[in-house]
Amino acid sequence: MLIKNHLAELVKQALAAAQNANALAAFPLPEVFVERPQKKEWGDWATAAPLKLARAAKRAPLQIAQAIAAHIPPDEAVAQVTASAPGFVNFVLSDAWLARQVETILAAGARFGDVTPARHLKIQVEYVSANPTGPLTVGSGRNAAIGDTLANALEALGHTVQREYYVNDAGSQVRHFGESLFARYAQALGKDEPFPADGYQGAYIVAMGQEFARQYGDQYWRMPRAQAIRELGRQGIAQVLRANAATLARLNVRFDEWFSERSLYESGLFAQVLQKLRDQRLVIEKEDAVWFAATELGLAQDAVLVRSPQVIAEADERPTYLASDVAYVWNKLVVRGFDRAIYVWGADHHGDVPRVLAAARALGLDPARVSILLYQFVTLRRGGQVVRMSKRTGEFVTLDELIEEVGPDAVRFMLITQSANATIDFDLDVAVEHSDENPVYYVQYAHARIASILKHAAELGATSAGGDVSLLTHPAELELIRAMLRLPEIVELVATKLEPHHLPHYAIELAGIFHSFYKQCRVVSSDPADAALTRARLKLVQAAKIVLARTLNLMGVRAPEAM
RNA sequence: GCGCCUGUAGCUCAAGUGGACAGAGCGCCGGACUUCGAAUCCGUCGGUUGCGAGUUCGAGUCUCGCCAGGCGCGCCA
Repeated sequence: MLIKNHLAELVKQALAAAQNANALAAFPLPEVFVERPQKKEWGDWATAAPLKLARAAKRAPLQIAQAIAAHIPPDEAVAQVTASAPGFVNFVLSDAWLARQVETILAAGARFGDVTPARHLKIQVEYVSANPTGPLTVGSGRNAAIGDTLANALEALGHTVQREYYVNDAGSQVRHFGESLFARYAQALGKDEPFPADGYQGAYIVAMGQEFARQYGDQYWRMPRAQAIRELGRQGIAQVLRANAATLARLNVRFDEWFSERSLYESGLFAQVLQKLRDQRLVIEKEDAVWFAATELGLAQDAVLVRSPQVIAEADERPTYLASDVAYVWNKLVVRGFDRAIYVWGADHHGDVPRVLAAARALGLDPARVSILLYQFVTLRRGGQVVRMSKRTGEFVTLDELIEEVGPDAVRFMLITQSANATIDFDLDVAVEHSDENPVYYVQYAHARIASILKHAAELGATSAGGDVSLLTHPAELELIRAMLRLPEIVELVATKLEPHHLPHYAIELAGIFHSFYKQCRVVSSDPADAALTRARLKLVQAAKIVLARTLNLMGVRAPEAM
């Protein structure tokens, strides 16, 4: 159990005890929250419960605080409880208890940081899901870093997590891409084939066209045009997906499932779901198209599910993205039975959120099971100039290039350091020049430093065996232990609020506290009189190594032994 | 015009549910290596939380109105 929950429990017990002793009037016990005070002088933990209870208890907050403090039961973890104005109860943790937590961390090992959830859930996190029509952009990198870190945190919280990439391989997507690829392929064969006006301009398509021409000769040129476009499109998409999977793997991002949008139609699922909406009288046929009657559910306008034949002739290209989304949410929550579906979307899709949630509700699904996490855009600067990015025009810095320039660990770290709600304005020149000052190296350095200490100790024959952690009483040692104990809280915070940015901030803080400890406390001493303390401190730094490594791993960042 | 996000130290950003004197890093300036990694540490300076009202014991946080920036608002994907 997290110490903060334990303390909250003590506060509740104290409230009840104070009421029994007639020190407080009877009132229903509220939910009690314990929080970290901003200043060290206010102890390790504090609760503002007295301030909130003043009205119900009809007493001055400070008096309530005093009553609570007087009735807190004795506890091995708590050294001191005080009431302070205007109405806080402050807790100071026991040094001995803190020191003992080093053993707890060592015993937990690589699993330290795990938290037992209130309820075990089967959760799907769907992320990246970039159109398979070209290389991944830096924006997709942000999506990947956010989604993967969230998935890691949810797993640490004990949930069963499935990581999914939704492949937009349906409809006119494949044709558009195929037409561009076909043109480049034909041109590579020396044919006079015009490039489509709205085609994908990137140089990568030219290269792919040349590769197909080299590999298959004029095989596709001789078959019926529409068939060639379709087949080239599908092959090209498969190829792009393989390349993108490799890019993501460089960032330590891997998926359990690459889910095909097309399969939603081929399995007949969309037809079934459309019928369910019809049964709810939420489907309207007008202007030759099929509409979702979103206005019936309070939205501003209706939305097309299936386009009219006048707009697009081919039947399999007529369903819209919304059509897929509606079938997909049903697939997630009903067909595959996930308790919760988490989507990570770029902010440009925020207008789609209400429609998907409305559709889920219309299908009788609890919209609380769906979380759509939006992240703002990444803008890149080079030489002070904003690098404009568009997959259509083929002008962009690819995620691969960014990884090449900055390094995978720094990329992952920097893409989750800021809250998803904030745009990232990233200057490539600065990142490359100051890469040594990148916070990720600060954190990794702490880990490598510990590895080096342990190596040094091993060379001298010093071990932690039989180390007595009760010798850990130096303020810097206790500060380090306090910091390590925060990891489970951070995991819980990240996973419940879907805010991965707390993790890198915590990592920086933990590393800083370790570095400070290192400066103040020598771990491996050559003085035989210090042998016992050396053993205890070796335990402490082993624990610190475990916590740093886990923190980095949760972010998909390596924890190097040397650097 | 409407909707969503953002505005906090010179710069980049934090700040669980409304809590105590709003915190870090970078940069600037000044210190610290004859035993474990100086990619480090210690210290100084730095604020009308975009502006103005409101709600209440208390607001960076909630409400309303302005200002500025980003993103949306198609039978596009």
